[in-house]
Amino acid sequence: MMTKQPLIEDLKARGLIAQMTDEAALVAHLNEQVVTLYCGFDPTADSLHLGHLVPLLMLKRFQDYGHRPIALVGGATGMIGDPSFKAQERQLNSTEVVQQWSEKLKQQISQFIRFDAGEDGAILANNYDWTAGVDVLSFLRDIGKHFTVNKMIAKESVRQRIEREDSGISFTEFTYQILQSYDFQVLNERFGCSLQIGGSDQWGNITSGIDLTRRMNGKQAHGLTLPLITKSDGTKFGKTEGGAVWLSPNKTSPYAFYQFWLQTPDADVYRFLKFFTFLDVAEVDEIEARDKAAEGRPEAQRILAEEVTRLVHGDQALEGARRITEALFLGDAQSLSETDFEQLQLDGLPATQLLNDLTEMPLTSLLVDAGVASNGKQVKDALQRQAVIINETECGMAQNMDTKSLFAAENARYGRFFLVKLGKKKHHLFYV
RNA sequence: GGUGGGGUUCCCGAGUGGCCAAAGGGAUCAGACUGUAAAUCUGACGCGCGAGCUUCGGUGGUUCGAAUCCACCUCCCACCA
Repeated sequence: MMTKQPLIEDLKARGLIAQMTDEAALVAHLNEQVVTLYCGFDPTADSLHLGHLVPLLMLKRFQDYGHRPIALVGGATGMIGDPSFKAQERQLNSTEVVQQWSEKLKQQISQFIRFDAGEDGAILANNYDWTAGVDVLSFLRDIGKHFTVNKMIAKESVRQRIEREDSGISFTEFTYQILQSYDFQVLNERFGCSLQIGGSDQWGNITSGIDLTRRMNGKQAHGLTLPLITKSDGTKFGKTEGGAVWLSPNKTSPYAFYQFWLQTPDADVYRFLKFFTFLDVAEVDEIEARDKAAEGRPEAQRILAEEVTRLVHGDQALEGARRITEALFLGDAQSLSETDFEQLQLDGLPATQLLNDLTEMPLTSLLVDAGVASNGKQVKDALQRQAVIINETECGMAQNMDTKSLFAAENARYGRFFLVKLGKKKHHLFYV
C-alpha cells in the first residue's frame, strides 16, 4: 500500500464507521502497535452472504494497515442464536448442521485475509473450542457473576423482545450476549485481541464484551461498528428475486453476482464503491465526477461489479461473468460460435437440458421448471408482451402450446442450443 | 381465573351472508421511456396454457350460498384478579 491516510480517517471517509468506543483512545491504540482485532460470523447457513461482506472486508482493511485480524466462526454462538434486534425467537439447528456450516464458513473466510506467519498474519478461530467444554457451574460462577441482569435487560437490542409479550425471549437467546462477551475475553487473553468489530446491531454485544474483558483480564479493549448497508429507495440491500445474494458460487453464480452489482442504482453506486472495494476514496470521487461530466451511462456500476466479483470469486470467474454479459447484452447472440455456446454454459449461464418429448408441455411450465420464472403467470405476462425470445424469435401467447416446434431441431443453433430470453435481463440456455 | 378485542392472500391492512380470489398500500415480475439506473406511466401479482382447482387460525355446523352467522378448540392483545 502506498501513502495513504490513517486507517480511521479512511474508514470515516468511506462511511464505514457507525459507532466506536473512545475515538482518541482507539486511534492512539492503532497507531502505537499491531492491534489484534476480531469479528465473529455465526453459521446460520452454509454460506456467507452479502451482509457479511462488509465486515469481512473490514478485517482485510485492518490487515492492510498492518493489524492482525481474527476471523471467529461462531460454532458455539450459532447454536444459541443472536437475539439482537430480531423480532422473533430463532429456530435452533442441530449440532451436526452447525458444525458443518462452520466448516464451510471457515473456507469462505479464508480467501479474504492473509494467513501467513507474519505478525499481522490472520487467525481463524471457532468459539466452539472454548465454549463447548465449559460446565454450567463454572459458567455461572466465573462468567455469569460479572453480568447484572439489569444491564442485560436494558440493552436496546433485546428490549423489543422483552417488552413485546407476543414474542418474548428465551433464556437461551438471552444468554447470547454473555457467550459473545466471553469470546472477546478469551481472545483477549489468548491472542491479546483488543478490538472487536461488527455490524451496528452488535454494539451491545461488543460493549458488554469490553466490560467483561476489563473485569476478568484487567485490560481495556475497544469496539467499532459498521453501518447497516441501506439502499436509497428503502428496500433491503442484498436481495434479489431469488432471495439473498450469497458469496458461495454454488448458491449465487459469479455471473448472477456480477449482474447484481451491475444493476446497482446510480444513487447507491458511489457509496457502494467505498463500502465494497479497496479503491481509494479519491479514486471513487474521481469516477463519480467523470460519470457526472460524461452524460449517459456511468462507468461506476461496471467498475463496482468487476471489483467485487474479482474480490469474491477471482479473476477467472470474473472473466466468465463478463463473457456472458457481453454475449447477452452487448454483442448480438447471433454471432456466437458453437464453442461460445459451450463456454457460456461453462461460465455459469443457467442451462437446462431439454426433455425428449415436449408434446403437451406448455412453454410456461417448461420455463418455470427450468427456473427461469417462479410461476406460470410471469411467463404468461411476458408472452402477452412478446417478451419471450427463443433464438431471436419472439414468442407470444399463441405459441404457448407450440413448445415442440419452437424447440425443434431445425431451430436450434448448431443443432443443439436454444438461447431463451425472458424480459430484458433473464437469459437461460437450453440444450439438447 | 374473569371481561373485552383480535388472528385475512409475501408484508401492512380493508372486508361482517351472495356483486369476494377477496379494497388499498408496500414488495416483486413484465412492458413503455432510458443507460441491464432512477423517476414516471401501463399491466400482472393464490395455483393452472386452459377447463378449472384451492384459500381468509383449526374443526364441525346453520344456509340454496360463509372470510362473513353459530359451537367448540387454538394462539395473540388489552384491562381486571
